Amino acid sequence: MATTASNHYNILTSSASIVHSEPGSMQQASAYRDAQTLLQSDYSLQSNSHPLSHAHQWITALSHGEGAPWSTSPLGEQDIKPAVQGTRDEMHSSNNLQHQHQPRPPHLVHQSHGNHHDARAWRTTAAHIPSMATSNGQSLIYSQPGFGVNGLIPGSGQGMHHHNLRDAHEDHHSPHLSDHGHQSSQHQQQSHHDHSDEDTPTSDDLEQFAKQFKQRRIKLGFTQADVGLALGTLYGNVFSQTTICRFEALQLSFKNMCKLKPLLNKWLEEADSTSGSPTSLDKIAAQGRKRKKRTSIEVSVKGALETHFLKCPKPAAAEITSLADGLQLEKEVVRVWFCNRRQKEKRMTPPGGPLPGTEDVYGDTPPHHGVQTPVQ
DNA sequence: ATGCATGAGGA
DNA sequence: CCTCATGCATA
Repeated sequence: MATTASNHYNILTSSASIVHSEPGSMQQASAYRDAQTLLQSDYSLQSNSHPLSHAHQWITALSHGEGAPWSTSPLGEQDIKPAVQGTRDEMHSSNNLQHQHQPRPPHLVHQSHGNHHDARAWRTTAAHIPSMATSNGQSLIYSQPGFGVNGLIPGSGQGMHHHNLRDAHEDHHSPHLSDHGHQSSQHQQQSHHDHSDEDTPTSDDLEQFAKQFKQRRIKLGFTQADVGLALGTLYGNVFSQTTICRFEALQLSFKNMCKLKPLLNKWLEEADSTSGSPTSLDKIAAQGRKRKKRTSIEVSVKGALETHFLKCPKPAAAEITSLADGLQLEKEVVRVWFCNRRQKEKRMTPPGGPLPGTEDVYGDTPPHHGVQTPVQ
């Protein structure tokens, strides 16, 4: 299967107008796009040191710098559709990934620009964020008098059930920032809060929610694709099987997880109450887009890329070019590979796999629950 | 379940 | 060019 895209990709980036006869499908593209600016802004420092363990720390800084990130929690809304968005801060740490060796001394986070490192790491989190952890329990689903007005049809039985345990590993967690440490405890949510998930969930919350979500979903007989589609009929935001899958597997960024949670929660309520009363289900045809044939990169080449990645996660254009040249790949392919690789690094469930004995090298192995999806 | 890809939005 | 949210196509 060497379908190495051996050529052309169509001109697609330049033409500003793509007209496919699909009125409905376009709206989503621009409509809720804006909502994606919820919070988060971070860039973790790459700590490359081990060939393959290498820390993935999600020090997701949720703050912008001065505001009280959590108190005003921008997300957690139930309808974050066209969120207003506005401030988003995204500094890149650009040049700090060159200190190979010694990932990050436990006592300091090299990192500069800073201000926001209120890092709340993915899983470890709740530890130093007392108020959040406790206040929002995880009452996932509060039933409400939903009506069966949506089309929730567990039509396909589909047998997806092979599990492969890929990463099951712990993670070292937050580098606990050195600077601060006191300021993180005084925030308080303002004055609302009734539901438990009105505010920003903790990573543990998400983890549990995802877990339960999946369970319920399966119990109800829905496939991930069904859910994605239902979300479209319910709220107008269609999602693919991929996204639902990634949500369940916690393979999205923290911010993204937060954004989707309320939606999925709603769906659960609906599905729950209407379990039995099917309705019509819209079929939203996928748009026909000319997509470049997926390049299949050989394993050996992937290995080479990995190696480079560990060495330098963000190669400069020139470097990419030469690298691509050496590997006989299109530059674009290599560039995209790096982008994707970086993204992967930022997910909740880190790439790399359950490397044995490589976690606590950094100083701590949190005593908490063994997360990691046992995956269906 | 995941790998590679597209695109909006931001410097 | 990057990041980030998403998804087609695939393994």
